[in-house]
Amino acid sequence: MPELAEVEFFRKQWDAGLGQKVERVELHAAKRIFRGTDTKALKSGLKGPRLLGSRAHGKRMLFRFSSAGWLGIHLGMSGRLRVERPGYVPSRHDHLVLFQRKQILVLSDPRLFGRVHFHRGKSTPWWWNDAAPAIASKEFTAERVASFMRRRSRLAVKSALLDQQMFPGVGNWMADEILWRARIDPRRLCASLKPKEIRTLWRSAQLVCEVAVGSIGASGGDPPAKWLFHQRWKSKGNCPRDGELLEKAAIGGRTTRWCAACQH
DNA sequence: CGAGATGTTCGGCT
DNA sequence: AAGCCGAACATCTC
Repeated sequence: MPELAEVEFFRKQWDAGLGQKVERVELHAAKRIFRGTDTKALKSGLKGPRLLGSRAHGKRMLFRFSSAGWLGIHLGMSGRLRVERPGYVPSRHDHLVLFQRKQILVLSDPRLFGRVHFHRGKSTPWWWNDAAPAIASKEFTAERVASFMRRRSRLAVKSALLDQQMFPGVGNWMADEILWRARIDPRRLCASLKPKEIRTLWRSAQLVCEVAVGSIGASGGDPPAKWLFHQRWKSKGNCPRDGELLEKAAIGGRTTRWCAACQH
């Protein structure tokens, strides 16, 4: 599930534990999500400290703990964060569980494509600091997008939108949503985009992110009814704009939906 | 039972 | 040689 807006939603789930101590940590150390991570340090570093705050950037989250502990989480394809009541017994896919007195913070991830990092130190860790400018930020300019498109000239624009170094937080459904809104055919090569189209794409990216975070990110609800989002999962979805049957194809290995009638 | 799923990474090819 | 493609990862659901 997790793209920008869903990540924001999941991050807030753990707000329930803000300011409170972690009394016990349970984790499945051998699981893939902990690859490259010192799970012993994670376990001992989080037991005792309080959860002080969190941030999200693109698809990454960073949770800050007292005693200089930093927990980084990427939800991959099927990761989720949630809160359980005291007494909850973790199940098979609950790979990281932080027990607090009033509630239990749970990270579950059946497919294990997610990733967990742990770091101790005064400042934010290296794996957090290399993030590209957020789409919602002033630094995300049309000019940046234009030069990126020039560099990726022979790449399909759909694939370009999935590049986290340029569009942090954009995933498969958001990329399709952005292209649909900008009326651009996802198969077009980046080099073929005219300056005006790049500008439209840039504005669509900003709008889709803003509205998605305001709906899904804020409450876990749905984006506006007229969005492609509601049609793209159906086998026979229709374009919300003109009612035409949507196209479906794999572009860059990812299922892509678009309207041949209004995206050129 | 096979196919596909909202992500990233790696190895190989051009 | 940078950049692109497809496969692999692990599990569940349709």
